[in-house]
Amino acid sequence: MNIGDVSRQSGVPPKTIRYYEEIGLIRPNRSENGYRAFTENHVHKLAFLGRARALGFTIEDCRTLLALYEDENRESMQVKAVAEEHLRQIEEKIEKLQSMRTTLTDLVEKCAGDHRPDCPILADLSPVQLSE
Amino acid sequence: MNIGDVSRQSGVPPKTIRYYEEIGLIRPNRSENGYRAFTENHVHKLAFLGRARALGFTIEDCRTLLALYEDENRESMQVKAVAEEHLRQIEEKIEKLQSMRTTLTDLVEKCAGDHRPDCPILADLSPVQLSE
DNA sequence: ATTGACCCTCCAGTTACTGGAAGCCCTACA
DNA sequence: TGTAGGGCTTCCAGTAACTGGAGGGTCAAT
Repeated sequence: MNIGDVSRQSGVPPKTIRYYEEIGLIRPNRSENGYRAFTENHVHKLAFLGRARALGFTIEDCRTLLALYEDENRESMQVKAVAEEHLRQIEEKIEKLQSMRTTLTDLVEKCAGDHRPDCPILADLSPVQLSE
Repeated sequence: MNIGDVSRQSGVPPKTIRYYEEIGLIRPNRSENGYRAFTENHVHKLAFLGRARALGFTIEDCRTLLALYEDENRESMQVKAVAEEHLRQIEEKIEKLQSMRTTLTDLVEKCAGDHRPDCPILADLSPVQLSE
């Protein structure tokens, strides 16, 4: 199978597939003409990677997960540990973003958004408090 | 003022301050010995940048906001537009992360996390469904 | 004269791709 | 047989916003 077919079947762009080969996530053979030669198994791995990436796992996480996926002697606690750590980080990010949102929503509400220069958003960002 | 002082007063690391100069966000003078020479105004700008960055604004947003901050003829709607667009993007990110969290929480709950290899997390990532 | 704390300028690395240039390969069609 | 197209290849550069480190001047105090 050529890279185009694999891309269509796995949903992973050709460029990304080449990149994944470069960093050693997959190791396709080569045809005589120099084209990458993929198998069904590669399609599965790429789909796996696509899904894992969509869930926000880093490439290094993916590497680990892929290894566990292929390891018949894995212990599910290993997988769970990776997922839990990732989940923690996602929750951290959510909290950070929510805190930003709270502040920004507040500032946006306060700002008149008209033709005058006075702006509570800039006032909030500015370290110099306008005195009265 | 040297970079160390400015860093302490603004909360922005020296490396970052140098970077901000490189990309043209601030333009300190130079002393005879080659050291950057900062003013109070630079401290204010850097604190402004630090706060804007903490709220998640991109550097390009910061450039715009800083220009508006210094423009006496600005209209608050310009500032508000930048903030609203940023807010939209934050909300998008939050939704994406929450969707990941939902899926991951579900998977993590389902996974036994013991010494056996069976793992719903890997099963979910895998495109090959285990047949019965 | 020397120490230690500053400061300077490069250069490289981070994350995970993505775009583009230059060029070979393969198939189909006139 | 020539050519047009689509697909494949490699390599280089760029993205965002820094951060770390090497190698080397500067300054104040001892």
